Amino acid sequence: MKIATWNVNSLKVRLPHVLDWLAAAQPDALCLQETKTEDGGFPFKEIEAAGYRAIHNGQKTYNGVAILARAEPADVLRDLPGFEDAQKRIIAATVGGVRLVCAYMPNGQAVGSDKYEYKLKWLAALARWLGEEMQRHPQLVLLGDFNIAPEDRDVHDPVAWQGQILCSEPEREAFRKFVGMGFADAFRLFEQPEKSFSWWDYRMMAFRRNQGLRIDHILVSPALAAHCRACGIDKAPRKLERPSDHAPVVAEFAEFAK
DNA sequence: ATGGCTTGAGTGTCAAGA
Repeated sequence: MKIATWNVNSLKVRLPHVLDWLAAAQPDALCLQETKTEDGGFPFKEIEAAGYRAIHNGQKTYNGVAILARAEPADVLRDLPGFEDAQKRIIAATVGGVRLVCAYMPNGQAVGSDKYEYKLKWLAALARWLGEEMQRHPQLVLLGDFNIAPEDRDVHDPVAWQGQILCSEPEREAFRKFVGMGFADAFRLFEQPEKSFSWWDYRMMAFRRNQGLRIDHILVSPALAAHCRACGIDKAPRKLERPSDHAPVVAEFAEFAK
């Protein structure tokens, strides 16, 4: 089983890249963030023609998350239970016996801002609910745009970014809380190249200079970590014309009893 | 130098991203 996450920064603009990537990578499921559209603007027809079912939790202009899957997504959940939130950042479903939680975590804008406080509250609410979700679904994956670079090695310039948004200690603590619940960072289960990143700023030729951050993650529950066979970042779509500023992150699992 | 691109909304130019 192959699953992936990709912040596409507008699905309307990026649909050709997404369809090409589905055809090339052949994932069983692809989780998208920042679709930036309501259901009316969502390309259900094109995605179905590519052989995938799609579920969407949409919003105009900002946010919006979707799961595309070969199999019909079951037990679909939209939004985080127990947390009042107008922003569409969560969609979850069971695909092939695996529970997928697709998340577009808040950016936070600047440490100490109102949006930063919202981010920390949002992360705490997610952790609270995930504890229950892991009891219900031992084969659980939390994947998406975390907007957190968990360690200094996930940052091109750790000195410049120290204490800044995406790297601040409370954000990293929130990431470690997921790990403390038993989740493993699938990417770090395997040997990886140094300076591996999943996002690069559009400005300053940041991609060409590999000035990025690793903020998109696939976290797997203990029951799934045992079956994880590979995890990597596919930089190819970031090299295309009019790319998303994020690259897909992909994890593969050995087949196991459902 | 708090900028530099990109997107959406919308027709001015700004908010937001990370």
